[in-house]
Amino acid sequence: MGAPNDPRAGGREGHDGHGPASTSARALDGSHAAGTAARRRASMREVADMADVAISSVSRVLSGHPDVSTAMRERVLTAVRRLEYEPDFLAQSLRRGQTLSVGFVLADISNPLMAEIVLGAEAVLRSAGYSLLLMNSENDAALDAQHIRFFQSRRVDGMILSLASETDPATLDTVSQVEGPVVLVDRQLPDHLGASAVINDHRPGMEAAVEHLVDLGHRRIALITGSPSQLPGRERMEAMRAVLRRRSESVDAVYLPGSFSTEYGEAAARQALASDRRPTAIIAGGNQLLIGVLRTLQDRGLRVGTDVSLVTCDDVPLSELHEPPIATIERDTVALGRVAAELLLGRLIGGDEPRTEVMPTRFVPRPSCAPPVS
Amino acid sequence: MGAPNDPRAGGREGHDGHGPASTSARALDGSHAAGTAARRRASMREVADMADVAISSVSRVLSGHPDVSTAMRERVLTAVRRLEYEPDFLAQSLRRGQTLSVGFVLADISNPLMAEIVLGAEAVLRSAGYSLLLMNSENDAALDAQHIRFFQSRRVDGMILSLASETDPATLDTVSQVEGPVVLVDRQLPDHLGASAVINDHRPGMEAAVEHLVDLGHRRIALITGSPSQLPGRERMEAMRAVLRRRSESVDAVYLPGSFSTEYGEAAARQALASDRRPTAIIAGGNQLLIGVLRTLQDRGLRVGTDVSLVTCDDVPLSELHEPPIATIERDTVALGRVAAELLLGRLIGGDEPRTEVMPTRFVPRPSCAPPVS
DNA sequence: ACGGTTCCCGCAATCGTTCCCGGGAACGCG
DNA sequence: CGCGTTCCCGGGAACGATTGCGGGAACCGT
Repeated sequence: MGAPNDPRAGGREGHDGHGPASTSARALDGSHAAGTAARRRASMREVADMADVAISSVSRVLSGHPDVSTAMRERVLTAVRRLEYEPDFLAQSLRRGQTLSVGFVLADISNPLMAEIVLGAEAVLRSAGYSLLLMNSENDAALDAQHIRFFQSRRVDGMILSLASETDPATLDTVSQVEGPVVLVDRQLPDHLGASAVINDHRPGMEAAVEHLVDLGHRRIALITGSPSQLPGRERMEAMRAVLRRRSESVDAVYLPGSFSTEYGEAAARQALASDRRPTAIIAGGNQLLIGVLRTLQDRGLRVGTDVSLVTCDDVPLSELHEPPIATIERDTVALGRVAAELLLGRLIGGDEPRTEVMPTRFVPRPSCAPPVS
Repeated sequence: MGAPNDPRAGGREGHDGHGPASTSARALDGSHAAGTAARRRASMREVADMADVAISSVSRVLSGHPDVSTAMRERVLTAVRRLEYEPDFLAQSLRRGQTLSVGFVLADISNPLMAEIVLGAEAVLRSAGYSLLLMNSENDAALDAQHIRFFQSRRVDGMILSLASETDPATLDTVSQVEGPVVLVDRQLPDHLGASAVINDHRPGMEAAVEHLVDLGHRRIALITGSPSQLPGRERMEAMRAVLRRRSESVDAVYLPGSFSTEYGEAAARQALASDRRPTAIIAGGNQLLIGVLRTLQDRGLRVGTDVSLVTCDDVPLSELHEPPIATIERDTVALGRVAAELLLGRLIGGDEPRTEVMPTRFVPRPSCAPPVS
């Protein structure tokens, strides 16, 4: 569109192999060159003085404005080089009203799932000149809201959110106050909030998984997943229900929505297995839950695949390298982050409207699923 | 000399191309606080006008300056509340010369090791009011340098670095140019660069691991670890050498320093095992390397613990839940990040001197280590 | 009553940019 | 020669805060 936002026009870096010390460009400086650093960065004002032109001219040269003669450009650029001038980002931000930075709120960066999303997002943002601010909400809706406000006060240009709760009123209220564009990651909020979103369609993967288990003969299946106040938890339960509804076999389903923590995975698995008619297959809705489930199974001396069939969500090295390898409902998490960033940039730069992008999920069968022993 | 625009009191009629709606939200308009429309954020100027005091007084009230009467404070605070004023972070940053933000450069956030470090650092920084900017260098020294310069131009107050290389001249040069304090995470640079550091003492863990393997009877041990241009790689090799030197048994050591990627782990393991006198034990120097090693072992049909003993570094769920569980040289990575942030804050706020903090490593034996079959 | 404090408050100068405006110089044309 | 264009450039007002300085008013002591 009309606004090219490239702050660097003449700002060449050129840190060539000159003396590493001081480089105090001005001869009349009079400062102690002995100090290894502490050289205050030059301002546009100083460049203007050295080139003997007006500040505005320096600005024009550097921003590629047409009203600049060749002679002028020469003089300014020479001064810029000699002073090693580079524009002050803060002043530019203040003046232009944009910070070229986006805030990312997520539950916990140490979760590989989130980390990969961040990885994808950061790469895209970086290549567009944006930088990424990160805050962990520790799965606490109150912290979510707090961080969003914090980012807002920091004047980020946009935000990417992976909320702890889609229903918490305080969170919703806070989101609605946000000025810049917002992109949700695998979350859904009411349309009137005007947020973009990149979500996974969790149904195909989950449906295939359930079909697979039923085909193998399982008639009692437990689904341990995250909170129903988050999209993945809801959709997974719905998908499983849908399959069981349309299959003729009568299958006992045990739904155990809770949280995404290892502790909950452990507890939920324990609870499911303690039942008098214990499930012959368990679906764990996330890598953290999987860890908990595996601990419980190990604890009880139950072998994966033979005693209990197991499916997990989101591929991690553990699921592939486990013995036996664990069937997985997988998705491209890095792409999830990438698309989130692209949606955000689209609204930031391209002026796009809020939009929801849907990404696929696939079921990958592995030996952890086998016919139940009867 | 141009048209002198008459200094009419109150008439802030800037010829700055802003929307016509600017600055008109004063006096009579202030009642619609609940408008859903994009309500421009109030400035200190507007607060001052509403309270009918000088801007400087507003600033004094808000910053807790002593020269403020009770009446003044009242009026200002009322206006602040009515306008829902909150200070502009950018303007404050520009004026104060600090951004309350720190940059973190690391190889790859999707590595759980790094992610946990970031988790710890972010929590500490957050509680001090700082925010964290994140950039992935993808293990590329050139990107390291580039990101450091980028952060520098963004005027972060300090930086936390987990460099790809401790020896790359360009990186060193760039680090030496950094104005604010720098904290290294598990890396070491020449003292004259003035960087703080939090590092692990990798020797005790590694020494115990090697001792354990030798005690079990292993006489040919392979160490697959990262680049020797990074502290962990160097120290681990040294530690292993030290143990073998002081033990009377003659042990064949195969050192395979390379990188921390899964691909390298896979290749290095393949190479080690292809040897005519193949090692009976392998030490993998990181969670990514472990994955590669496990893939190769699986590929060759070698069972962990029985055919080949295995030790890994940095505990991850995989090592605990693997069958058999994998012995680990562990350390507290979250604490690593926490301490890094504390070191940085100490220099930022407390005015501390650069310092190096050393954290321990421990060896946790598990069934993946067993006597070699002879 | 008067000099000296103390207590507050406003003025105005920054911080480092961006960008609108007005105007000088050079040029073209009738 | 006068006038309209075009091309550049400098001046200066923002952006939104912080802060040193100066001075008016009240207060105090003698």
